[in-house]
Amino acid sequence: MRPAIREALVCQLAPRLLSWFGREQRDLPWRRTRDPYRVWVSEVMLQQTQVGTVIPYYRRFLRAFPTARALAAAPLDEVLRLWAGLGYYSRARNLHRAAQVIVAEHGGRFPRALEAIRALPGVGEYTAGAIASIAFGERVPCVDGNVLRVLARVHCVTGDVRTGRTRRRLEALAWEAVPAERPGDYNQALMELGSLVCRPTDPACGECCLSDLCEARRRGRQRGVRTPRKREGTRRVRAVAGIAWRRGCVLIARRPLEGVWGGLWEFPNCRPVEGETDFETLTRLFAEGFGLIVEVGERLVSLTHGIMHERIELAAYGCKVVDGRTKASAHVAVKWVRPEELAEYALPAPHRKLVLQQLTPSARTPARR
DNA sequence: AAAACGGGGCG
DNA sequence: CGCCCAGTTTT
Repeated sequence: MRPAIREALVCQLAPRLLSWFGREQRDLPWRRTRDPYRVWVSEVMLQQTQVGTVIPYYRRFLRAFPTARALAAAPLDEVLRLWAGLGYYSRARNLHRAAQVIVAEHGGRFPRALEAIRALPGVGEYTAGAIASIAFGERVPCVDGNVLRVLARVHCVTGDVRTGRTRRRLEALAWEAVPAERPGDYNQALMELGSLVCRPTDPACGECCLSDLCEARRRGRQRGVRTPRKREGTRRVRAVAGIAWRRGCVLIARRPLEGVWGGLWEFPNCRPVEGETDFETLTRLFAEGFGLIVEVGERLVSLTHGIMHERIELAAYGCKVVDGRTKASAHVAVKWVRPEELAEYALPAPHRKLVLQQLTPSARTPARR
């Protein structure tokens, strides 16, 4: 494309997008505020998580922690509890740490400078741009997957958007196009268009406010901008969990802060060793990991949970404790709690499913043998 | 059941 | 810069 033509195109983007956004934007809780703290919380929650899932979490989180100071003062356990089920728990840990940085280094006021925002734990280039433009009206872009796709199509950039050259080119185009007026609305419009209209597959060009400007569409190359990543297939793995009962309480254990599901609570579980029965696995797990002799009862439920390249098939069994003193080894804490208290603990999604299916009042208590 | 998706952190 | 993390959604 000739520079003059590209410049004309770039100038058209903002008015088109702003007008479309004014008509079509969804009414979302975080669009009713410019409080940088709230914008930040919403942006972090929205990383890798859908709008519909985020809304109730956002409301609860802000009710519990209305300011950065409140968040900084809360125990991490409480923060994780309100995050439980959203996944990607390092986001919650970073949010908590960053709130403490805001209190310690910025007097509790959210920093305004892009560099200072960018320096907060868990805030990368994208999130910093989103906060700076939406909350502070700075003329900076925020480049997420949606934005990359829309810009790649509009300018018909067909290279792999994840490689350095193409990525830098698209970022340069993103910088150029941000308007001085309402940069935050413009950025949100671009992302909203990417998620609602200029979708990865089957883009709805017929209802796109940019379709007559879109170079990919002009050339019939809308699909050409996608460059799927090669990835090895997911493998299936089994895991067994034991819901151990003692005097009306069940045993949960807290994982170390580092690693997968850091700081979260879970039912004792592990992957069976080759050739071992579930019965043997659980007997060994409780003896070695928790100092308990248990009688393994009936299988309660099995469910699947995907993480990384693995599809975990989790089978849960009820267990009755017959002897032993509870201790932790791989965990940082263990606790016996009444089933109705489980809601007060941060459990990862698959263990929450176990609670819902087995331990809520409507579910039966496990048979004992 | 498999594949696609994607911000941030880190080496 | 490129890989890894920890999931959900789409096909």
